[in-house]
Amino acid sequence: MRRILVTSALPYANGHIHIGHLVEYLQTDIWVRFQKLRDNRCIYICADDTHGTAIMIRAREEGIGEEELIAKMQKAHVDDFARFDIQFDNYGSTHSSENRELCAEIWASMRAAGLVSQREVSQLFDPTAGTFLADRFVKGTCPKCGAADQYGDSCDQCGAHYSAADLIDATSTLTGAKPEVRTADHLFINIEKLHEFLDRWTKGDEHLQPEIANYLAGHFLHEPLRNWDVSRPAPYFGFEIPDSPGNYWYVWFDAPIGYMASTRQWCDTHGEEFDDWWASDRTEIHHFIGKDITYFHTLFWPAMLETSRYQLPTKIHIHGFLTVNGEKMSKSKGTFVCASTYLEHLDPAYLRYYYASKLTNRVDDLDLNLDEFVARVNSDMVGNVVNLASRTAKFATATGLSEKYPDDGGLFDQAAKDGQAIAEAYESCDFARAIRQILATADRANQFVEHNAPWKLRNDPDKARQLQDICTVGLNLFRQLAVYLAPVLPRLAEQTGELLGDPIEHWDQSQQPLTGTPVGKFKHMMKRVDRKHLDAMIAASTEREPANESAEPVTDSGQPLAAEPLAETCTIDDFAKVDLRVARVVAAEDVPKANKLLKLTLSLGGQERRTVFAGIKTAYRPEDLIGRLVVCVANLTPRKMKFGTSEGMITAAGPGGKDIFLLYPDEGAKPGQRVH
RNA sequence: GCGCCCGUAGCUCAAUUGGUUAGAGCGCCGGACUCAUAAUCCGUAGGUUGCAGGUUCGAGUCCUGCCGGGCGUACCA
Repeated sequence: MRRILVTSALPYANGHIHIGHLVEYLQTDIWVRFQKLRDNRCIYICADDTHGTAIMIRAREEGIGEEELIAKMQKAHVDDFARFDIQFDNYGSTHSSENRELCAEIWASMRAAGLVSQREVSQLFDPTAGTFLADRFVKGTCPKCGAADQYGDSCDQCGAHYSAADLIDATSTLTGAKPEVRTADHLFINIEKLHEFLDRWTKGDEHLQPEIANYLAGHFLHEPLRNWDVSRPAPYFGFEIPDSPGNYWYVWFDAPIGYMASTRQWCDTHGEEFDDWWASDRTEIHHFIGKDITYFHTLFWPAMLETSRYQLPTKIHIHGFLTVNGEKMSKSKGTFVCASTYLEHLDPAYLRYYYASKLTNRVDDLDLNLDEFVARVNSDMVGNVVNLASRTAKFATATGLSEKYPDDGGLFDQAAKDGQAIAEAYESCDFARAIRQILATADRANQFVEHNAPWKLRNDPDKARQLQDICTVGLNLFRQLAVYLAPVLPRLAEQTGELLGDPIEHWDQSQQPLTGTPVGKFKHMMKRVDRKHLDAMIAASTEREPANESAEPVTDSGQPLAAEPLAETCTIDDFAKVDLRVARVVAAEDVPKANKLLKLTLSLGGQERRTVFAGIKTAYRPEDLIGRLVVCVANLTPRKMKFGTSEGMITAAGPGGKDIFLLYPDEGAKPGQRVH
């Protein structure tokens, strides 16, 4: 029996879990469930990553303490994960006493190894926020090519690298303040001293996928490694460094140690020895991460572990990013979908299955194609797999399974044998391959049922025995599928266990057929995906503010309504008398002698034109209106005014003066269309 | 710019690591069937493996150069 410790990257406490995060947590959860099903001793450890400037700033924005913020977010994370059936053995926090102690211990090792040095660093400082600014919090004009709106490290227009202090007209993205250069002492780890070790470790024993080892060799390890800046001056939300008052560990120092801290919590509550898990070569340690945080886990982290004499990772499994319909997730396109939004519309099993069917052990990005999502879930999972139970179970409810497993032409044995290859695919994280093989088994099972036509046998009482045998085969083949799919679809495995009165708990249950047991009444195991629900989810994600915006309730003032109370109710017929139309402003001119009026010419499409005098001069300039669509009252009795006849009104809100807000139709409306 | 990775049927992916005529699923089209959640079964069509060279008895696979895409580039957690 292997002893295996597994982690996923720690989600940052600055935002909610979204479908991109879920690639990793589902991948890890499936792998862990597979190991447990194989009767290995396996624990899944994770935690919230809680430190850093971003948390500090966000807490300030929300007007709450950091600890309150991270507690709130942790609760949300834990809840989202649970609802996706992601089962951690422990979910901790980097802001814990265990983590503080382990950080101190590892830090002391690095000091003792002579790896720590101190150097003065000059950095931009935001005087309004009172904090130093990481490069991503500074924007300005590129000193090389003059492109505006560039971050403090490099220019995405010309590719130039520079120091944030060289940016022209730099501003802080936190407060908009003009940053000033200040200096502070920082602590560095001389990681170059471990260069030889890292060369060896990254290349050896398949700790890394080959493309990652190549990448590190070509990108970092081909030249001396730079010192790693691991401290931040106050104010910083994190742990103060014991032997360097006023300085805090950079969040990437304490985050991976959080893996250990969370394990220690688990050990303390389960009577386990911490060193059995982190200091024993009998334990495998597997980290699952995204490719964006590769060097933290493949260079700094092994360096920290090596120096402090802890066990090095057995393997770091690195996955790519999620794209949706071939593009980056986008808030405006509604493809930036929060876990909680997904759950309002769709069954988590769909996503578990879909990701599994596409995940390999490569670093490639994974695309969530919505059409394909529907097709795969409906035809593979429901039509092919679940349907197998649906079409055989009810013929066997009365009789139960045959006492002796019938001759099935070798189908069960074949599928049992295939279990080996399927297990190897799971083990190597090539879930796509595992799923392909499972589906091939399901195809053979459906062919068998089709060929033996139990629906014909049931009409002939003489063939009851034969019918029972056919269903015994069909249900056993289905049960094998449920075992093989259990890591991906735990609920389906549960339902199958209930149907056949034999809970699915071990991989080996796929190797022996079940006979002579009762068959329960078949209940629907999984619904087909309705495309409408997917579309609704995308629509909900589009309307919503981005996930990491504050989730506080809207607090609009009641003053405008109080200033102008609601009018008497009117009937729909009353309302219909007013003919509101979309119109385009084709001309707009100032009326020199008027204080409030602009003269507008509106087009209602075709040759239809209206001249309207609108009292919006104090809020709008004529040139800004030309070409825009507005909503006008088109059947208003024309009215003579001092400067001419007005043939309608345009609609606007607001008390007047500068506060006038014209109504615009949404994109796509055409002049002349009626507003209902 | 530099580095890593990718490019195979309309879509998503295979191809035993250089070895017969490049295979599946979905989709399309045609047929069968009716137990099942419009499901399942049988069949047809669909390819100059991004382009151009090279190595080899043999190249989707190895090498070189282009073209296109993704990501990273150390302060994004």
